[in-house]
Amino acid sequence: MSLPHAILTALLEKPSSGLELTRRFDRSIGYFWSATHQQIYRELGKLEQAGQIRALVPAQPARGQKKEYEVLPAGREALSVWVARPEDPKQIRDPLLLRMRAAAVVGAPGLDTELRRHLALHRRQLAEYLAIEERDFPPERTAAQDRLRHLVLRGGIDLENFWIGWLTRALADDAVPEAPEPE
Amino acid sequence: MSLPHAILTALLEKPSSGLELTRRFDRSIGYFWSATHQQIYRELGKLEQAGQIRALVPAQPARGQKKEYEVLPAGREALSVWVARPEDPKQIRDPLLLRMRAAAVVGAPGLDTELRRHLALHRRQLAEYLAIEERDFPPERTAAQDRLRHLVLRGGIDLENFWIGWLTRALADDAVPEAPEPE
DNA sequence: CACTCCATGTAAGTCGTTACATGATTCG
DNA sequence: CGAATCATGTAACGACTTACATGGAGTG
Repeated sequence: MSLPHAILTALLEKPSSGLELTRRFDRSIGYFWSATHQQIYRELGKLEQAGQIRALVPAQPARGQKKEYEVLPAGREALSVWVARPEDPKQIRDPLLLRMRAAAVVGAPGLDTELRRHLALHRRQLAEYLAIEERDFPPERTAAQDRLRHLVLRGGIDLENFWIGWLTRALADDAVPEAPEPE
Repeated sequence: MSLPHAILTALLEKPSSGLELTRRFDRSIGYFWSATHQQIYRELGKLEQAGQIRALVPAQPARGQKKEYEVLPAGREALSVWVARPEDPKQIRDPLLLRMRAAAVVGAPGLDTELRRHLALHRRQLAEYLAIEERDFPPERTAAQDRLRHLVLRGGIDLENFWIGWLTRALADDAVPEAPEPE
């Protein structure tokens, strides 16, 4: 039930077309809620049907025509309700942790290589977040909105730091079977 | 594509019936890959069809009859292949972070209460993990299997610590609205 | 024998992924 | 005008969720 609310949030921040939304989901919003353009178009259709958003430039129902959406009062209301509703944290579901557990049973030559690869990916992601932080959240600005968005970004940063720490430790612990040396 | 491999791992650790698997997915395995009993029964059917597991006590195809499954060589092989295959980390997808972002747009009276609730839940989960660590991983035992499984548990522990740290900071930062905000 | 719990399963619907289709626009 | 790119959309499938159905076994 999160995708429609992610879209409403994005549209409130800035009215957009489907493709623009897709692009934004590849950047800021997508850093904590990803979605493909097919999901987005389908959901836009549902939200329009439900009277929570509406398309500007309504005249042309043509196929390749750009359609910009904006949020209606009903949509803003629905989003407010969702934000206020308690929701328990989801169970963890991580394929890498699962693979380690499986490796404890069937063995895993080369798993250390995979861990190093993940470590590099997380370091890159962390660097990207830190660059965004430096660009968007200089120390002096402290509007409430900014602080909330900064907190969300800090969440991403902390998560990457968790992975980097855990992977580093895993590799140092020497518990992970090593890959055969390449020639 | 992770669920069948989670089941194979669980069955290799100990042959079980569907309901026993469900229970184990509520405990150890489920700490990093959760699944409902419907998912598990369906997947058990597929795995049996595919010749990767087989049911013991085969005579009775009765409905309420307990069926114990064990992994066949083909299943073990399939699991080994999966463990060795590279797979990129998934994008973050967290409803709480999304709600915070939405709160930056529509406001969120009482969000701090929700954060405190999450904080308590994560502290409880952490305590549970630490109890398991103390019970299952005393300092002296260092078999390779144990170290891998310990690493996985450390992953869970570190993740809970991430949430506790982030939530604590969020509450301390005073960026989270405690009362309705005008727009 | 009614009740409860154990155990397996069906059904329906939503969400997410992958592949592909089609019209509109721009630019050499 | 031909090709690339922009933009929206269809189709199909698999994963996940929720609600419910059915049979078996033990117990008062």
